[in-house]
Amino acid sequence: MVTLSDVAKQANVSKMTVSRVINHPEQVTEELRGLVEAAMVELDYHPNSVAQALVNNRTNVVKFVTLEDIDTTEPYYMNLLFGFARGLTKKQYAFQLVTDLNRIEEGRADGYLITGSRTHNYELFDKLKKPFVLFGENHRGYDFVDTDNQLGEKTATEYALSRLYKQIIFIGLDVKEPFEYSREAGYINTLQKNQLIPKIYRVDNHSHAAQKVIQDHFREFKKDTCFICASDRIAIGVVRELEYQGAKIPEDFGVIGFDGVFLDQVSNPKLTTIKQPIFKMGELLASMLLQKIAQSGSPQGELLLEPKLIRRESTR
Amino acid sequence: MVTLSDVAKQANVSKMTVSRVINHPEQVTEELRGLVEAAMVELDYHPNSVAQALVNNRTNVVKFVTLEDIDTTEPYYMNLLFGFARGLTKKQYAFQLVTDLNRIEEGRADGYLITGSRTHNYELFDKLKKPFVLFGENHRGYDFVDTDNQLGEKTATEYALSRLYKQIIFIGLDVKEPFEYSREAGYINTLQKNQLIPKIYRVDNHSHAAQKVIQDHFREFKKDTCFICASDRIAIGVVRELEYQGAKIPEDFGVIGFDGVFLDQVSNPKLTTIKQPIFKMGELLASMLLQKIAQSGSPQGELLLEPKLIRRESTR
DNA sequence: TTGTAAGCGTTATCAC
DNA sequence: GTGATAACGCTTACAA
Repeated sequence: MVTLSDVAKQANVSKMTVSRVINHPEQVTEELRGLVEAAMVELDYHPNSVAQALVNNRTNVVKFVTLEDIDTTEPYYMNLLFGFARGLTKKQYAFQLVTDLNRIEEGRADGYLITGSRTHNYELFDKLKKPFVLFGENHRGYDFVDTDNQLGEKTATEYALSRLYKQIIFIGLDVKEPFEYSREAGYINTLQKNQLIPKIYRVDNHSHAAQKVIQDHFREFKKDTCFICASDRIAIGVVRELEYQGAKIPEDFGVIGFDGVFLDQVSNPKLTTIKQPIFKMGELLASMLLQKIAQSGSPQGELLLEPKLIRRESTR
Repeated sequence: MVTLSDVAKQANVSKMTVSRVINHPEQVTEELRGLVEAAMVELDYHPNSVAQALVNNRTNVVKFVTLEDIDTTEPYYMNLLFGFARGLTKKQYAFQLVTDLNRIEEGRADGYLITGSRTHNYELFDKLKKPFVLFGENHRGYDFVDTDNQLGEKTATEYALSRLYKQIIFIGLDVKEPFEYSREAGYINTLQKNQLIPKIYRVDNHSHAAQKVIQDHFREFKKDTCFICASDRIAIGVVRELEYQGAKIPEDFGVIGFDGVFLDQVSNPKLTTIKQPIFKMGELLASMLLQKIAQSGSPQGELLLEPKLIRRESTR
C-alpha cells in the first residue's frame, strides 16, 4: 500500500506537504505542489480513507433508512438507492440499510437519509444526533429532495385536457401527507382554471384497491373520462378493471400514472405516466447529505425536481 | 465518545485488558473480565470500528457488484440487497454499489459480492485481488450461493403433473448459463421419469418476448397444457397472451413462474410460482463473504437453497 | 495473566 | 511556506 510517507519520500518533502497538497493546495508553492502531484501519479497514490476517517472522527458511512412499511421490493426504491449509492461513491462513502427507526443510532454513521417517512415520525427526528436529510417534501423545515408533485399532476391534467377527455378524475392515495396534497392541488387547480369540477377518490397504494373503486363506480363513468392516478400501481389497477368492464383504452378512457419506474413498462397497455427523476434525486440526496455532514449539520434547504410526462399507450 | 481508555480507567485495568476482553476473552481471568464487562455496560461502550479497521488494514466496506445489464430496478435485486445489507450490518460492515466491473478495484473495499455474472465475465474474476463470492451457480470453483434451480423446476413439473395437466412445456431463458441448464434439467428429468417428451422454448427475459412465443405457437397448444416458466417475467407474458387468445386459466392452461418477488403478486391472476429465498440468500452471501475475508480468502464452498412452490391462481 | 510501547495512515498545531 | 510532533482509537509484539 502506498502511503503519504512514500509520496513524501519520492517528492523529497515532508508528509505534511503532501497532506496539504491534498487538502489545502493553496497553502503550498506551485513548485512543490507540482513535485508532489507528480509523485502521487507515479506511485498511484490514493489516500487511505480509513485513516482520514479516524483522525477526522468520521466513519465514511451513512445510513439509508426506509420507514415505509410497504414491502421493500418496491422498484421505486431500487432506483433511489442506486442514485444515492452513486452520489456516495464519488466521495468514498459507503452505506448501511436500516428499516427500524428505533435502531437507527446503533452502530456508527455520519448521517442519515430518511425515506418513506410520515408525519407521525417527525417527533423522532428531532432527537437524532447526526445530520439527516429527507426524501419527500415536508413543511417542518427538514432539508429534503422531492419531485415537484404539484407540477407533475398539473402536467398530467393539462395533458388529459389537451387529449380532449371531457371528465378528469383523480385516483389518489389515502394518506394525509404533503406529497399527496401537492399532487391533488396540481390536479384541482388545473381543473378549476378550466371551469371543471374536481372529483377525487382515495385508495391504498395497491392495484387491487384501485380496481375495486373502478368496479364500484364504473356505471358513473362516461366515455371520454381520463383517470389521473397518484401512482403507477394504482394506474395498473384502474387499467385492469376498465378492461375487465369492457371499456376501451385509450379511445374511451385514458389513464395516467405517476412514478415511471418499472411497473409502467410491465403493464399492458404500457402506461402514460409522470416520470419522477428518481435516480437523480438519489444522487442529489447523497450530495446534500454529505454537504451537510461536511458543514457540521447546517441547513441545506429544499429541492423540487421537475417530473416528465411520458406519453404511451394508456392515453389517446 | 467512550473509548477503550475510558473503560480501562473505570475498571482499573490497562487498555490491553479491555481489548482482550473484546477480542480474546479466554486470555483474561474471570475476575477482570467481569469488571471490564461491567464497565463497558455502564459506560455504554462500543468499539470504534474505524480505529479497528485502520489497525487491521481493513475498510469495513464491501462492494455489491451488479453485472447484469438489465435495468437495476429489477425487484429481485432489491430483496437480495436487503438481505445482504442485513448480514453486513450485524458485523458493522457497510457497502457500496458498483455496476462496472472494470472500476471495481477503484476505491477501497475488503471484498466483493458479484451478482448477475455471466460465463464470459469469469476471466476478469481471476485478476481480482480481494476475496469475492458469487450470487449464482457456477462450475469454476468460485464460492457461491444460489437457489437449487434443478429442484425448483422438478417441483414445478411434478406439481403440474399432479394437477393433471397433460402436456408440460418449458419456457426458458435464452442464455447459456449454469442456472438455466439446471432449471431445464429439473424439468427434463422429471418429464422423462414420467415417459413424457420435453418441449422447450427459449426467450429473452421480457414479458413481451414470452408473449410472442405463445402467440406464434398458440394453435399447437392443446387444452390441459401447463407452462413452466424460468422467471415470473416470462410467466406474466405467457398469461397475458393466453388470455388474449381467449384461453382459460387455470382450467385449461396452467402457468408456473419462477422467482416469487413482487411481480407474481402484481400480476392478475396471481402467479403460481417457485419462490426463491432471496432475502436469505443475500444474508448468507454476506456471512460467506465476511467469513472469507476473515479467513484471508480461503474457499467457502457452494450453497444451494431450497425454493418453495407457492400455489396461487394460475394453476388449477 | 497483565501491562508497556510502538505503530496503523492521516491531519491539526505550532514552531521555524 | 514548510516541517516536526502529537494525536485519533485500536491491536500486535514483547516484556514483566
